[in-house]
Amino acid sequence: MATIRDVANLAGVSVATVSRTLQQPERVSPKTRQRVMEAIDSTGYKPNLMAVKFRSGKTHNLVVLVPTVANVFFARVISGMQEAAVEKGYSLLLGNTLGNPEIEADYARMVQTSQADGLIQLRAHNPFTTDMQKGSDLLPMVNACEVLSSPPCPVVTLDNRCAAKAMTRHLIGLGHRRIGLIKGPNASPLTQDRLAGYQDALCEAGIPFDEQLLFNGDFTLQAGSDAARHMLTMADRPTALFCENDETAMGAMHAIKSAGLAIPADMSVAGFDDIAFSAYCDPPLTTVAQPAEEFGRTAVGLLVDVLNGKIKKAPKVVMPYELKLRQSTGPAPL
Amino acid sequence: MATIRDVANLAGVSVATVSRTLQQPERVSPKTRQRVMEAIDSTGYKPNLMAVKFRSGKTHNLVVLVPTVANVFFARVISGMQEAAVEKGYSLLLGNTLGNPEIEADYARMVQTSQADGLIQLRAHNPFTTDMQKGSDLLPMVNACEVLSSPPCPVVTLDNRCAAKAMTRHLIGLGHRRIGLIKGPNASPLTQDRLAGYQDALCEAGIPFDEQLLFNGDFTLQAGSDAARHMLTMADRPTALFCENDETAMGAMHAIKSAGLAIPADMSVAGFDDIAFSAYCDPPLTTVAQPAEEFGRTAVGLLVDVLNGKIKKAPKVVMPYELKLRQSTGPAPL
DNA sequence: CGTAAAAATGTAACGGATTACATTATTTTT
DNA sequence: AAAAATAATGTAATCCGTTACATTTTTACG
Repeated sequence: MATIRDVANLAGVSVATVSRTLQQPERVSPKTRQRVMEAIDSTGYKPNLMAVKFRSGKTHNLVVLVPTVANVFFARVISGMQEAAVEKGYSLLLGNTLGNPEIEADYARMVQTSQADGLIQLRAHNPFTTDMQKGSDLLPMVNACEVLSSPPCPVVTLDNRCAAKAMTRHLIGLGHRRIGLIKGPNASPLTQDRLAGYQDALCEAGIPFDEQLLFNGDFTLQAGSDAARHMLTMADRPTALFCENDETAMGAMHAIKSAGLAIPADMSVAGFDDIAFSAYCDPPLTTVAQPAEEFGRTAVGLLVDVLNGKIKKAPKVVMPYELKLRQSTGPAPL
Repeated sequence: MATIRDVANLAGVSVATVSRTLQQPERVSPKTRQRVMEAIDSTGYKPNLMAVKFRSGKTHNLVVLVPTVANVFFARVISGMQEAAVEKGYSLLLGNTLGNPEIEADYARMVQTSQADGLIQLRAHNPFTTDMQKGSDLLPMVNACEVLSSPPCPVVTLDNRCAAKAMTRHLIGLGHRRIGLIKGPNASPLTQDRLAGYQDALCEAGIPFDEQLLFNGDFTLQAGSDAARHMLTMADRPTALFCENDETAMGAMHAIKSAGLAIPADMSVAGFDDIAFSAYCDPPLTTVAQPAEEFGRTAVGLLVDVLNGKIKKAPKVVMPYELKLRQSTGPAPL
C-alpha cells in the first residue's frame, strides 16, 4: 500500500507538498500539482484515514445504541440517521445492546477510547458510567425516542403522554368505556408516559381508572398476543385495546381474531408508531404515527452540532405525532 | 485526556512499562504493576485505540452493506452479524446503500483507506471497483444472502432455486395449476433463482409455464399490493400466488382481501423469509424460513477468517431452508 | 562471593499524515 | 538592479501506543 512518502519520492517533492496538493491545491503551483497527481495515480495512493483520524483526534464515527435492530420502528430511525450521517461525513457504528447496561457501557467506552466521536442512545439510560464523565460538560451524546428525564445531553422526543391521551380520547369518542392498555416494559419512560396519557384521557372523560385493564408487554408480537389472550379470559373484558406499539397491537389482533372476535365490531385495537405493516394488516391499524426517519436525522444533526461545539445548552426537540385513523377502531359494541 | 506518557511520569516508570502492564502484566513486577495501575486510576487514562489501530493497521471494523435496513429480513441478518462481531472483537459500520453502486463503492473505499478491515455485502454486486482490487487475492469481503455467481470471496447463501421449487410443489400438491409469482427486482439473482425454481416445479408437474402469471415487484408491501391488484383484474386469474418475500406476500394479501376474496379459500398465498410478522398476519403466512441471524453470524465468521488468512479458497456455504406451512395456503378452489 | 542466567525496566524507532516554521524561488516595487 | 513582498517548497515535530533491542536489576548456583 503506497504512502504519502512513496508519492513524494516519485514526484520528487516533499511529503508536505503532496499533502498540500490534496488539502489546499491552490497553494501548490500547477506544474507541481500535476506531477503530484500523476504520482498519486501511478502509485494508486489512498491516504490512510486511520492515520488522519489518529492525528486529528476526530474519528467521524458515531456509535448508535439500539435495544434491538430487529424492531421495525428502530430500523426506520436508523435509516434516517444513516442518511444524515452520510451527508455530514460520519459513519455509524451499530450497537445492538438488548438494553443491557454493560453492553451499553462497552460501547460508550468507544467514545472514551477515541474510536468514536459521539453516541446516540435510543433508550432512557445514560451509558456513560460516572468514571467516563469528565466535568459537567455536555456529554457527546444525544438521546432520542425514549428519553431521560434530566438528560446530560440534547434530546429528541415526542410528547408521548399527549399522543397517548389523544388516541385514548379517540377510543372514548367512539363510545368505549372499558379500554385495555398493553404496556411496554415497566421500566421504560415511554411506558410511563403513554400510561399517563391514557389515564389523563380517562380522567377527562370521567371514566374511573381500572388497574385490571393494564397488561404487561415488551413491544413484541408475542407479548401482544399473550396479553390479548389473557385479556379475553376476563369476565368483564374491555371493548377496546390500546397497545403501546404496533407490533404489540398486531400480536393482539392475531389473538383476538383467533378467538373468533371481529375487529373492530367486537373489539377495537389501536397501536403506536405506524410501522409500514400497520397500513397492510387486517384490519388496517389505527395508530399514532411518529416521524421515525426524522427522529434519526434530527438526532444525528444535534450530535454533530454538539461535537462541533455549536451547542452549549442541551435542547429538547419535540417531534410532532399524528393520529392515523384506520379500520381497527370503531364504535363500541352495544 | 491523559496519555500513556502521563501515566508513566506519574508512576515513575517508562512508557514501555505502562504498555506492558496492560498488555502482558506477567512481565512486570507486582510492585511496579500496582504503582502503574494506581497511576492509571488517578489519571483516568484510557488508551487511544485510534493510535493502536493506526499502528497495528487493524481497525477491527467491518463495513456492512445493506440495500435497506428498513427491510425486516435484513434487520435479522444484521442482528446475527452484530452478535458474532462483538464476540470476535469487531464493530460493525453500517452502510445503507439503497442498492446504489456509487454509494457501495464509497463504502468499499473505507477498506482501501484503512477505516475498516473488511466488508460484508448483502447484494449481488462487487462493490470494489477494479482500481481497488490488488492482484488476484481474495478480497476482504463476504457476500451473503443474495450472491454473485462467480464471487471473488466467500459466499453464504441458500439454495433459492430449490426452496422456490419446494414451495411451488407444495402449491401444486394442493391442486393449484395457475400459480402467480410476484418477483423481486429482475436484476437480482434471488429473483432469477426463485423464478427458476418455480419453473422447475411447474415443469416437473407438467404444467405449462405462462408468462402472464409473472408480476414485477421490489420486495416491498406496496409492490405486493400493486401486483396483486393487477393480478385480480385478469380474466383467468391464478388460484395461488407465490411471493418472493414476505413483505410482498403481506401486501398482496391485503389487496386480495380488500377485493373481497378469501385466503386461502379463493386464493392461496405463500411468501419467503419467515419474518416475525408472518406468523401473526391473517391468515398466518405459509413461507420459506431462512436462518437469517445465522446468515449474519456465518458471514462475520467467514470474513474474520479471511482477514486472519485462515481461508485461501473462497468457500460457498449453503444454509438450510425450511417450509413453514401455515394457513395462507390451501386446496385450490374447484 | 562471583558470575551466569533470568527478570525487570528503559530507550528509541516506528506507523502515516498534517502543519508550524524555515528556506528557497519568483515576482513586484522603486 | 537591488530590495521587498509574495509564492512555493522543504524540514521536522507531532499525534500515542507498541515493541525490538539495550541496559539494569535480581535471582540462582557453583
